[in-house]
Parts: sequence; structure tokens; C-alpha cells
Amino acid sequence: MARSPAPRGTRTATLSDVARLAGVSVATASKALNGRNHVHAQTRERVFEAAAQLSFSPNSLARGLLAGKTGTVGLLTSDLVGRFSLPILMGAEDAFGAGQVSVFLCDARGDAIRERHHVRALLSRRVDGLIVVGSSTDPRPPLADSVDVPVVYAYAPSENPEDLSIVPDNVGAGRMAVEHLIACGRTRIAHISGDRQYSAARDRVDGVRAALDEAGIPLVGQVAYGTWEEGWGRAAAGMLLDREPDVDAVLCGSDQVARGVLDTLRERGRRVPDDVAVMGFDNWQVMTSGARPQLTSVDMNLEELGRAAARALFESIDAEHGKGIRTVQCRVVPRGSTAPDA
Amino acid sequence: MARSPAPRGTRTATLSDVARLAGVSVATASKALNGRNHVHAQTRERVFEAAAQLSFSPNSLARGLLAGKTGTVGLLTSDLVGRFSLPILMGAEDAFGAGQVSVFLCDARGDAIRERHHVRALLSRRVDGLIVVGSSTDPRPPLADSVDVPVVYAYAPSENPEDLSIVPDNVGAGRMAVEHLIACGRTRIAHISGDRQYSAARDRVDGVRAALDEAGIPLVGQVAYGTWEEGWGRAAAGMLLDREPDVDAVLCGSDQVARGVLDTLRERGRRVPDDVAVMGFDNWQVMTSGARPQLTSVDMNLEELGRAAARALFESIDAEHGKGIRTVQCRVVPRGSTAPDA
DNA sequence: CTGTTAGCGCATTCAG
DNA sequence: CTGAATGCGCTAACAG
Repeated sequence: MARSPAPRGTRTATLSDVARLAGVSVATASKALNGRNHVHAQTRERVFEAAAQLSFSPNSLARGLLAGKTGTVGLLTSDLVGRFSLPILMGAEDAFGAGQVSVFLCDARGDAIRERHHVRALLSRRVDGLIVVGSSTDPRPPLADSVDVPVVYAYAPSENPEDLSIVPDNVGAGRMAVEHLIACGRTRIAHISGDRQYSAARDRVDGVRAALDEAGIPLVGQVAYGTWEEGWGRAAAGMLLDREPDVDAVLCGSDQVARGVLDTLRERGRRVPDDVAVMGFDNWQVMTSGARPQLTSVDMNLEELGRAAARALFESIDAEHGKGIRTVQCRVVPRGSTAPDA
Repeated sequence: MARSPAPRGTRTATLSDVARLAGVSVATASKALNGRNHVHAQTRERVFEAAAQLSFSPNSLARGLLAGKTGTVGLLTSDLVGRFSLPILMGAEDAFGAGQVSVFLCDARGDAIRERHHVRALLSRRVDGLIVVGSSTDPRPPLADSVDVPVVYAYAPSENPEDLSIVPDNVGAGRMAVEHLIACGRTRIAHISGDRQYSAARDRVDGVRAALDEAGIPLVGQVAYGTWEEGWGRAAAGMLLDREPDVDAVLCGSDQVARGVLDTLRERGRRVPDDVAVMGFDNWQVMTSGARPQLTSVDMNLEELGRAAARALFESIDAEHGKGIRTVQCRVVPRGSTAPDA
């Protein structure tokens, strides 16, 4: 059914319209609608009726102009297409949306010029704060413009240690992954990583080594760096099996790499998880659930990271800036590729 | 290097600050900065210098309050996590971002209550227009509130024919897919679809049948409806091969289904594309490029759809509302799974 | 309890 | 060519 759209050209009702209809002054109408004291219950009633009748909606611009804050924040991403920005964005949207804050979304597409353009536009709109979402966990330069509102960097930390950054705990992720494999009884663990250029890959390796050292278990073979894709997983798994036939677990740099590894293992007649356990990183639903068997993976809790960034921004708005890099814990999501029963 | 953040608490410069520093009135300063005529070149110069010195940034709230339009639009999605909203959002952000428009992003999470909440907030912020992005191509109820700004529905059309909706051409997609397979010399074509509940699945089937009829080629077996996932593709392919061993092409409801079909074909010893051609829908990069061979797919041009929605909204803002449902063409992206050379 | 006044920052009249 | 005045819609002082 079509609620008829409000007639175009009809000026949207203003507070003075409401006041006039209710037979009071604008000030009284304002107080009534905003629940201030010192207004008679009956008057308040009349004002509310008038407002409803005119479907009055307070003009946030006017309010913001007066208050000096707008209840808006800017979310500046550099790579919307990338699948890591999205959950962060969702988490932030979630944390803000619950309250009275609206989010301006801007995609700089990895272009510094475009980023400055967006920052200026956002400042001109008088956002109360800014979240800058990176496209990888490698540190990024701070915003070029000097900004007089709080800024929180998410996923990619700012290179400036004076800034506040919230990042996933990649070292912890590597550690947790190995601990899970060990808990599953594996002792011949290999690591097929992703692109060595990414600090995420290197940080996870650090965690992997630390956990292995603590357990007194050596890594099987060398860490194999390559890409984040399935093809690399297939190729690397082939080489691994040739050199280290007695491997009983493969930790993969991403869920995609893990998918490739699973393919090669199946073709080589290795059973998963009986002969070889496999796990990935990112816990990307479409990758993990389509796999045979379903893929155990480390979830980087990106949505939580987004929420954390939003909360941190709130705090910075109300109080003083935080500084430095905070990490968000990740978690292992066990499935059939490491635990027979899962 | 850390450009020192502007000292907190320092009120951001206003036009009268600029005017004072330049030794002119606010009116003159305004004209100078906005490139109006009737202002001496030297004066203009002085004003610009003053503005730069104070890093003046005009307050969009004040401007919007005065002008009656804000240069903002609301993008209302119901399913950010879904992979179809994102490209649409990108396209829209792209089309708007090029100009002077900023985008409020809201995710209603498929909840009508939350949707109303967001609509009200956006109207209160005096957006100039609204794009409503659906999570499937099934028609959706129009916005519950009566809205006095233009609204464009994207992906999911509004149930109200008086509204303007922009949707992908699913019928055309089915048709193009079959035409591609026929062009590749296939005559024994089967269709493993997705979830029958979705109009997208049914519309594509319509296109498939139309194209087959035109070519005078019968469909091999029945249309197999199931889910959009890999597991369904594997299972359905097994049944298909049992019943119709001479099939030479399988059109799949999604790239994921196609991945499953490819797996089963390989296990059954059928070569792709030599024995059987395979193609999917959506052209989801991560699915198509990880496949062996790489997967031919129909791209629904969602980013273009987003841009089209943005453009349509522009037109509605400047002129009169459009009405009805417009479709955006899709395109086949050929890869190794249908054409040996690709 | 209610109304009057002032002003947030800006662009646009209209006089000078 | 420039400046003083007006008002966009609203809230916070104050005065009645």
C-alpha cells in the first residue's frame, strides 16, 4: 500500500508552525518537545499533538549549529571492495547506530588526494569525530590535514604513535592457531603463509614460532610465503607433501590458501583431518562452509574491532584523546578440518 | 611526521574571523570566497589569504540551514553483510562522491523498526534524497513513513509501482548465459539453479527458457532448485550426471554452486570445458579466480546499478520524480570454464 | 509556568 | 565595489 508521499513543495513543518498550532510560543514548544521541566502537562500535551499532526521533525542542522556538535561521524575507508573493511564498518555502524549518531561513509579508494578531499568535506560538515579504516594491517601515514576532532585509526594503525589505533592481534592469532593444532594432538606442523609483504603475514608467523617454541615443537619445513589465494595453496601444498610427507597439520595464511591446500590433499589421497589437519585465517564464511570438510579458522573479530573503534571515538569526543595502539583479541572457530567431531 | 593536531578547544575559525583578519565585512568575505562578482581582485586576494591562514572551512550546517538543502543523501541498506549491497553502495558512493554530496550510511539489518528509526533520523538531518538498497531482488514494501524527499529503490524494487526502482536484469542474465553457452557450441545444457524462493532464481530461469526456445534447443533434465551454496552444487551435479550423462554444459545459479559442480565433475573424471562447460552468476572474483579452470560468470553490474540509482536520485532532486522499474544490463565474463582459450 | 530576546554561521537582499 | 541588516530553525538565557 502506498502511503501517499507528502506533497512536494510543501515546506516541512518547523517548530514555529507547531507552536502556532498549539497556541504557544516557540520556546515553550521547544521545551515541551525536549522534555524540559517548567511546562504544564496539558500544554505539553497540546504541543505533542500539534507536532504529530504536522509530522514535525526537528531540524538537526539548526540544532547542530547551535550546539556546536552534530551527532555525526565520518568513516573513512580506503578500500570498500576489500572484505576486511566491511565488517569493521558494520561494527562501527552498529555501535553508533544504537545511539543518536549518524555515519558519513567515504571511500578514498587508496588515493591520498581523494582522502584529503573527503576529510575536508567531513570537517566542513562538522563531524564530531573520524574513524579511518585501513585496507591492510600495515601502518599508514596519518591524515594529511590537521584535524580538530578526535580521530581513531582502525585495522591499519597510524604511523604516528601519538594517534590512537585499534588493530587486530595478528601475533595472538598465530599463537592461538598453533595452540589449537597442538591441542588436537598435532606435532608435525607446517605453515603455508600468505604474502610476505604484509605485516599481517609476518606477525602471525611470529606468533606461530612463539607458540611452537613454548611447546618445544619444531616447525616442519620453512614458512612458505606466497599470495593469499587458492592457487598458491594448491601449489605450496604439493611442494610441502613432496618434501615433508609426514606432516600432520598445515596452518594456512588465509581461508583461501586453506581451500587450495585441501584440494591438493584430497587429490593426493590424504584424509582431513585424520591424516592432516588444516586451518586458515579470517573465518570467511563462504570459504569455510563450502570446504570439505568445513574449515577451522581464526576469526579476527573485525566487527568487534569496529565497535571498539566507535567506542574509543566516543570516549575521545567526551574526554581526552587516547594514544597508541590497542589490539582486539581474535578467536579460533573449530570445524571439521581439525576436529573430527566439530 | 606528526602534523600537530589543531589545539583542542580552539574554536574553529568562522567567516567573521576571516573577515576581521582581512579587514572587510562578513558579506564581502562571503562573496569573495564564493566567487561572486562585485568584489575587487585585491580584496578577494586578502580574504583568501586570511582564510588560508586560519584554515577556514565553511560550516555546511549553517549553509544548509540557509539554503534549504544539505548536499547529503541517505543510503539505507538492509543487509550490509550481504555481498550484493556492497558493490551497489560503492557505485552510489562513487557517483555521489565525485560531486559535493556526502552519504549517510545506515544498515537496518532487515528490521522494519530499525529502518523507520533510520529514516526518521535521516529526515531530521534533512537529507536531499534517499536510496533504499534491498538484500534480494524480491520486491519490498515501500518505506513506512511518508517522506518529502525523493526516494530511489535499488536492487529490490518497491512494491509500489509509483516508486522508482532500479534492479538488475535477471531475465536478461539467464538469456545471455544460455546464448554464451550456445555460442560455445553447446547443445545439451542443464540448469542447476539456486533457491526457488528468490525471484532472482525464477527470473533467470525464465530467461534461460526463452533463449533455449529461440534456439530450438531443449533443456536437459529439469531445472534443479536448491540453495545458493557449494554443497548443493556438488550434490546436484552428481544427480545430474547419473541421469543425463551426455550433458555438455551446466549453467549454475551462483558462482558458489558452480564451484561445487566443478568439484564433482573433476571427481567424476569429466574435463572442463572439453567435456562439460560450466558457468555461474554474480562474477564473484574470489570464487571465479580460485576455480579450476577459472569460472565464466554473468556479472550483474551491481556497481553500475549503484551509480544508476545515484544518478536517478540526482534527477529526482533537481526535477520531477520518475516512476516504475528500470533494469540495468548485465554481462558475461568468459573464462576457462566455457572457452578453452580464455 | 510561559513568552521575549539573543545568537549559532552563513548568504543574500538592499543601501551606501 | 563594500557594508549593514535580515533570517534559515532552533535552544538557552532571562524576564514576566
